[in-house]
Amino acid sequence: MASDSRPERTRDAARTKQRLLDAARDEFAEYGIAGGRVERIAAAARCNKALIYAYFDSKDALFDAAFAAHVQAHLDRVNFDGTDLPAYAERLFEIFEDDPAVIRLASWYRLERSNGPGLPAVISANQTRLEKLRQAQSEGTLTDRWDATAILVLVQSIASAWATLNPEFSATTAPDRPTRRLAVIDAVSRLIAPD
Amino acid sequence: MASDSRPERTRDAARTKQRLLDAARDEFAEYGIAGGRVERIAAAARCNKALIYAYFDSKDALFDAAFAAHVQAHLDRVNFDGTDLPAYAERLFEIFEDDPAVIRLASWYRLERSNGPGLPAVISANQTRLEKLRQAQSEGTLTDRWDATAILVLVQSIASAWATLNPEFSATTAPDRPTRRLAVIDAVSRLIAPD
DNA sequence: ACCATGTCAATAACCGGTTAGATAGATAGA
DNA sequence: TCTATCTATCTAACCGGTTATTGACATGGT
Repeated sequence: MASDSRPERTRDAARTKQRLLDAARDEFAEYGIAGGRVERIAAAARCNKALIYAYFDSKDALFDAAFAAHVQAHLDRVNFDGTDLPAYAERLFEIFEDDPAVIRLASWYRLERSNGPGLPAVISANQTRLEKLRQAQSEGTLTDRWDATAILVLVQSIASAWATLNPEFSATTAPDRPTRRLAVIDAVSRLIAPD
Repeated sequence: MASDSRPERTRDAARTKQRLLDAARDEFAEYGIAGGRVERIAAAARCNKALIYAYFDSKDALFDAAFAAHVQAHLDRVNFDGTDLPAYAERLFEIFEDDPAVIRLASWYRLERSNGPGLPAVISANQTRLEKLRQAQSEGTLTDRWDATAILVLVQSIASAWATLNPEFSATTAPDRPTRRLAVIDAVSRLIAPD
């Protein structure tokens, strides 16, 4: 959001593009693609609406660019480790808690862009993870009561459990963050614990 | 969708209202609130757009009505059982697999209607479930390593794990439905298994 | 001067919501 | 039974505001 700190009066396309990406991320995280307004994005980026169509081709393309950039940033951070899934789940949990926008963006993406080829970065990241899990299984350091895909899906689902709560749950008293984190770590540990 | 099977030429407000609710459910499940078009809903219900505003007040209210009706139907079906959580998760899983619209509607609801009071039916259903879980815990028939809220959240998250996959996962070969169901049941069983 | 960078203003389409009126069926009086 | 009346149900046409998108123009840097 606040990616430019200096007065920076000079024209700088790269910087402007980044401001647009940041503004688009916030706008789309809040309202989704259909609900997001390019007018608001341009205003938040302190530039003209037409620039969006100069730098990106369309509203959809802008969403894709913003989403890809955001996902890439987090992909670098999670640092998947097939030999320590509880720690992986914990890092995922921390990301979702620190940055609620990422789960909302991913949800919008799933709902509004379910067609399309999918992000290459995510696809290759998934494949790498599945390979690591299968290797750990063949080495005997990871349970093979489920196949690798199921394990990855279950772990990620548990890690994001608290981030995808129904609005109805907020009313009830939810545990505090340390308790939630522990629940995630424990759940994954039990899931993959050897018999 | 096909709730009226007979020619049914006569005017029937209840039936028309139901057609609108069904059409709204399909439209909103596909496109969400912001992306849903009342024109399409009216066309699918074979009636005029203005009728929507006669029977319901607004697009948002129509979504709420359609969502509440759909949720209520499934609430009656799940039949929560605090003493057999794997079976509960299995029933949830079957619902999500049989009717993908329910998970999409719930996602839209969470994203686009996160404010608002929440559905009373869901709130009271949650409270009832939490009470049942707490009672099972106090009776010693359910683990108390987590509090009831965490257990419910984790179980529901696991049950919906396969229904909330990223589009990128569809590319990879996902297990078949019986395998997915077993993974859900086993995961919940392990989660709540006594030490 | 020249090009990248950015602004301005217009436009065509669209969308949620409204209004006045038509039509079918029920009701009641004779 | 026949018909005038009434009401719920439904429709066609329209409106004001909003939206994404574009082409012509300005400006700054080098």
